[in-house]
Amino acid sequence: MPQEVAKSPAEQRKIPRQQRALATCAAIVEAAARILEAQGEAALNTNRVAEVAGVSIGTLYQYYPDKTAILVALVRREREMFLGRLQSIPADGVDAFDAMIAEAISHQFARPRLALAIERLEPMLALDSEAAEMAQQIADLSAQRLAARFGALAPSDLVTGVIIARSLINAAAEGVLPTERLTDRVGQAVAGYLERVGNRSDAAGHSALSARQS
Amino acid sequence: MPQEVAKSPAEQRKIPRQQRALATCAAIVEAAARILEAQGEAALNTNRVAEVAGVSIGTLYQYYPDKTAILVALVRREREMFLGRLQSIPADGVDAFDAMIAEAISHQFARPRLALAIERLEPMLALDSEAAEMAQQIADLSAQRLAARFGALAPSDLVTGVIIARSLINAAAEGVLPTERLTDRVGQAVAGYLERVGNRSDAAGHSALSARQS
DNA sequence: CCTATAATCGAGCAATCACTCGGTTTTCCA
DNA sequence: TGGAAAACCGAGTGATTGCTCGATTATAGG
Repeated sequence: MPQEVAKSPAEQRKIPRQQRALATCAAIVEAAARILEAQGEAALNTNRVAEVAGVSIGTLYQYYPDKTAILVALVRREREMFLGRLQSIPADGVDAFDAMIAEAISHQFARPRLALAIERLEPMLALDSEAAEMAQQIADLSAQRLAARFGALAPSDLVTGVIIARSLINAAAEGVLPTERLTDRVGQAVAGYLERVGNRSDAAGHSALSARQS
Repeated sequence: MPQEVAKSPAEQRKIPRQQRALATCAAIVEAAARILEAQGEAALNTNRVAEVAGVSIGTLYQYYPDKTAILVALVRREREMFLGRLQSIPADGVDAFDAMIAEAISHQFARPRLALAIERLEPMLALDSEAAEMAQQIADLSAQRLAARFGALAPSDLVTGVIIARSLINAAAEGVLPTERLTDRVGQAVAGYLERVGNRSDAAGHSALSARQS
């Protein structure tokens, strides 16, 4: 007896059991991605997704209970890809920090418009528990690498470093900042902050000049 | 003979000539702001805006030709307010830099959810030429104060400083970063980057210790 | 081959929403 | 005070769109 129940009650309607069904699901998600890239969020409706995917609207709703489920699946697909790449970076290399920045840049610039659109969509998506867990993993990994490079720091300072990196990479993807030497720019910005807060002698130093560089 | 033509053909439909009409226009914009704050972008429709504003839908369309015109007016209102505050900061004070950061924080935290919603809406708004000019003024002013504090720098480095500041303030408004000592955090981050790139001896120096402050 | 099940199909429904239009009320001022 | 212009009103319309459902086609296993 085949079980009708998907992982989450409102996430996947029917589990695909044949190859072509799996391909259909992938095509639907990719169609959503392509529409977001080409026409933006406003043009993303389910009829159009089905059309671009080359399936009927009925087929689409066999696998995704509603429009947002498609987007959740897309977010998960992208996050999975990014997390996989991050994890493949050796943790103990001397420049694991730079490698991580480079990886983030490479991910963002692979499909810049898609990455930007997803980032805009995310907050109003009520993400999957699985997707949320991946976000946590990404955050933890980033914090680890930052701590390995800059020493023990307050969690909020680590978060600050990640935010600085993300905002600069995004700005470059939007064309607000030049792409040349972007890795360097991001590295300088993150290091500029973390070395500063790492080096100040406990209580609110004004200008610490001592450097603790490798 | 009253002229029917507004400033821009598709921006303002009819010019309000009486006090109550002006109040109506303001109420409509404020209603949009309140809906954005309370229910978010998805709940923002023209019927609801009219209802919250306490006017009929017909009245709304007397002054705003379409939905986006309301948002454009809202963006302009907020930008105007912010720019006015920025300009009121004395340029020659020793801590004009800190004052500017404090002002940006104060603006963002006055109505955090609104500020966030507007920032999300802006990119797909095809802004008014007037609003665009104000954005330019804000950018120029920020760059001036940054240059006054950190010396002559490449334009892209000044932009980087502004982006760092904005992203950290946004993160705090979203609750991702603590609000305590936020001015300090932002100042450290911006200074961390700008002093770094300002001090390296022209061509990609590794560790420059000389400081050119004040 | 035959049949149960998986997969696909697409016309159409119901709800939402941006926007119009003909008419009424309010304000101004000569 | 009268009348013209300005302001306001809200039921209704047309288009979009998320989603359903009954029917058809493809696949797998016995």
